[in-house]
Amino acid sequence: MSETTSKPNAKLKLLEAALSVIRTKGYSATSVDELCATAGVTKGAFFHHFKSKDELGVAAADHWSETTGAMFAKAPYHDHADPLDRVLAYVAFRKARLEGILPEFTCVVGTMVQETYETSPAIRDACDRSISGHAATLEADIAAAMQERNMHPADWTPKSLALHTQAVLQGAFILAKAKGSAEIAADSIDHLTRYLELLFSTGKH
Amino acid sequence: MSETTSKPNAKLKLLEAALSVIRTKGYSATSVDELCATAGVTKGAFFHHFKSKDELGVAAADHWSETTGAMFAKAPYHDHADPLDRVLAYVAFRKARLEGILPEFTCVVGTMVQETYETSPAIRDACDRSISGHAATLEADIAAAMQERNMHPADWTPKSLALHTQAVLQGAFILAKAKGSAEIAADSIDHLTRYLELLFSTGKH
DNA sequence: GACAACATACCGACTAGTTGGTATGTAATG
DNA sequence: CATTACATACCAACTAGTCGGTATGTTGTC
Repeated sequence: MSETTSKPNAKLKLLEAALSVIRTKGYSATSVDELCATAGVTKGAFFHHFKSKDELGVAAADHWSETTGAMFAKAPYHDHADPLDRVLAYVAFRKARLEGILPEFTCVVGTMVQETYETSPAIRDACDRSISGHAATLEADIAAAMQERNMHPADWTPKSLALHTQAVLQGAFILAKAKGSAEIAADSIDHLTRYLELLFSTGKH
Repeated sequence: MSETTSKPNAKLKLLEAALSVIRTKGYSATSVDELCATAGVTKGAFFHHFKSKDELGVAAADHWSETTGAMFAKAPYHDHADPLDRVLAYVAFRKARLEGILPEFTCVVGTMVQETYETSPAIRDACDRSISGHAATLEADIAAAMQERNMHPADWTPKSLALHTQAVLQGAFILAKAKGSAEIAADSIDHLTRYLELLFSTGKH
């Protein structure tokens, strides 16, 4: 509570700084010095908490998983009684978050993995964990919606559909960055919603 | 103002090197020295042809547009008589290209724009030109397919659907990089095909 | 409860190497 | 002879990472 008796918050400040800086300029272009300056800590603190820049990359991805995971867990889209409604509400929730400036709603791990998938297996794995873990939270609802409609598709699974939603979101972010506007991302998310509605309306009746 | 003269050997070699190196490690992590080494030229040659690294980034994106543009223009998916078949064949063509190692089939401009959209407007614009220009080649076929079926949707356009296909592809690349395998990208492209089929099978009501 | 022994959190100057970029040269071509 | 197309040498700024040091706990012993 006092300013001098600081809890071990340098690590947290560095992780928060990492998320915000990496989201705007990418992982490689983010220097340790800039991270320290943004977090308001020194280099000594940085290398006390992280053995290397790559280790911070992994920790940042994990931190991202935790904070966004908690955020999505608390989100209201889970409240719908029907599982398909929950999935559609999730997508609508993602669309609604496309407000404010670009770096604030895009995905850190999607950005990071593009730069590190060949050069840092540890970071790549952490990004995969984050994306796949988040996608997994949709699987149960998708499976339930399929079961309700007695759907047994031969060519796709709840998992592949859950991952597809993430692919659309990640792709929408890229287009939004290229165009400098979230509008196109919203359109793409609308197409995803339309796909889900069509897919689940073809049921057996 | 034509540049197809003499033997711009070093310039072309640098552009080819840029595409291959940037695709694997990203734009920021790619140094001018490494580019020169890969291309087999010296730094003098680099800065003779490009005023800065950023200018090479723009030129690389443009070069990417040209080479892939020519490649897609010649591809056999245009041969189908029905416009919807052409669109579906395009998507199938993209899926078929998911062979070999990851850096060989992913998209340079999708990678580059994530790192530069906030720091280099010129590169971002070049990437946007590349993606949007490629998407535009699909618009006519989509529009024709819609007209054949007398479709007049209130909430989407040929353009937004064309861009959506690109979003799915870009997102599929990200997932493939995260997972270290193209399998998931193929699944996502299958979902895109399914969407197109459902969308155009609903015809008029 | 006094005090030593140790641990954690952090500081910031320093280094060895890399970065994008420049200045100046030369060999070929037209 | 002028322009183009490179090559070589070099630099100031920046890079990730190191290292000796300090301030503040925490824990065990008597």
